[in-house]
Amino acid sequence: MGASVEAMGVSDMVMGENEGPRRIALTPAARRALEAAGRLFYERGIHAVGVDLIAAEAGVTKKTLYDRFGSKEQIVVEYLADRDERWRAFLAERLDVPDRELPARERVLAVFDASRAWALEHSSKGCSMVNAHAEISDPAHPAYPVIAGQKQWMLGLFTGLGAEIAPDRAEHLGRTLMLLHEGALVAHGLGIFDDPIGHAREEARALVSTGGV
Amino acid sequence: MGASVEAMGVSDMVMGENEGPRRIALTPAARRALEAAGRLFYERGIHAVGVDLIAAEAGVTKKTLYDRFGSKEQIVVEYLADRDERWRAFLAERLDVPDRELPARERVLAVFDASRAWALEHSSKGCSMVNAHAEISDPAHPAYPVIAGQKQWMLGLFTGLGAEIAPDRAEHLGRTLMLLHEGALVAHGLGIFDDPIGHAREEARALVSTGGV
DNA sequence: ACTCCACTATACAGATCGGTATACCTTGGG
DNA sequence: CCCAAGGTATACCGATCTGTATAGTGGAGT
Repeated sequence: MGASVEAMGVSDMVMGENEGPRRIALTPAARRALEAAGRLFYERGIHAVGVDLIAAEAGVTKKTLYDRFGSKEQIVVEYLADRDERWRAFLAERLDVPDRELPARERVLAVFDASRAWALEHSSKGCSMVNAHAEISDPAHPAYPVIAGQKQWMLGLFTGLGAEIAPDRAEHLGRTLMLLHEGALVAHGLGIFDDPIGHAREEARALVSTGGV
Repeated sequence: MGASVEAMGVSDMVMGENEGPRRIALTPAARRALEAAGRLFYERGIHAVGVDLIAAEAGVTKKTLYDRFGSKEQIVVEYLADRDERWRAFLAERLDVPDRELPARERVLAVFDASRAWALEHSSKGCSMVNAHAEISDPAHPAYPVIAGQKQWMLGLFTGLGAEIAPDRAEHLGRTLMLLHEGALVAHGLGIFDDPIGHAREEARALVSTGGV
């Protein structure tokens, strides 16, 4: 594992990954509801947001909400799966540059650059997966695989890049990059200091230029 | 800042820091309530736990809860302040070794060792401050300074240690250690891979042995 | 003896929670 | 022409939410 990722573009990995949940047809009203739910869940927390509020903000009746999604739990799942999907697409745009294969070292930096850009416009309160995990206690919750899957995917991404940089230490390097990245997201969300993702990027640069030793 | 921390023992810094909230006299019933609230808040999330449940778990009436704490909001504040206090004491025991001044490099490692030990017995779901932050949207919430204060204190600790190791790069080194540490706590909470805090410790060791360059 | 104080027990208020039911409107494709 | 699908509007359900009110108990200090 990890090595299998090696030569793939990110967009290849986006496909076929979400075998789990997310089968709901997004009618216009459902799309509006999901947009509102996503915004509210992320900014106020999942338990703090009721379905009445989601319906009101989306300009949709509760009936429609339940016709489309069936339950609040499912709205949560769709929210996380949708956000994950958007993030992966956002990242793919910046990693799979057309007509030019970026070397692995630059792709590592590109991940951090993408995170910084994403954080600035979509993610001022930190990682939605981490935040959702804080509110979900039951491991049997259908959102669990989405959360765990996202983190495993990111770890696989870093490990795959690590394999191109220092094959004998791919796993070690991948994990270190993962820690720096997660730490930077948290630090950004809590405003611990200025531009933590940029700081992590520079540490990552030092790591990959020495081969992760 | 950062340099002022230099020669202090951690226990010195614990004192006089919490000027903010936390003035409540902990009667026996209040102590039981706080213990139950802490356990429930951490494991299930703040909004998912009602005051009735706290009262029931503590073997205390709701009347007593409100006589002691005044509001659920205040229980949350006490929960976080109490946990922060316990963590700092836990850390101080491992940093301020009697009859022997640990060199800064070893104290950095001791922080990660303490975090690993703490995580194993008290913190399987990640950092309570990060998790609480995920549920609190309003920056005017009285728990905000507790959360921000804890992170700033940890950053100050790392920066102070960094100043002893590489005075000209104290801030940079402190921030890098902070990112590794936060990342490790998140990774531990989400179970991304095995023993992330141990991994972060080894990365920290490499960092402080090269002087953080 | 008297009085605080911490506490129990119970009931209730008003709001909001997730979720359901009924009835009606509109639109596009067989 | 019809009818299914997506939608609105509104009312309702039981449960739970934070918070309050009333009444009473037992012990420690003066």
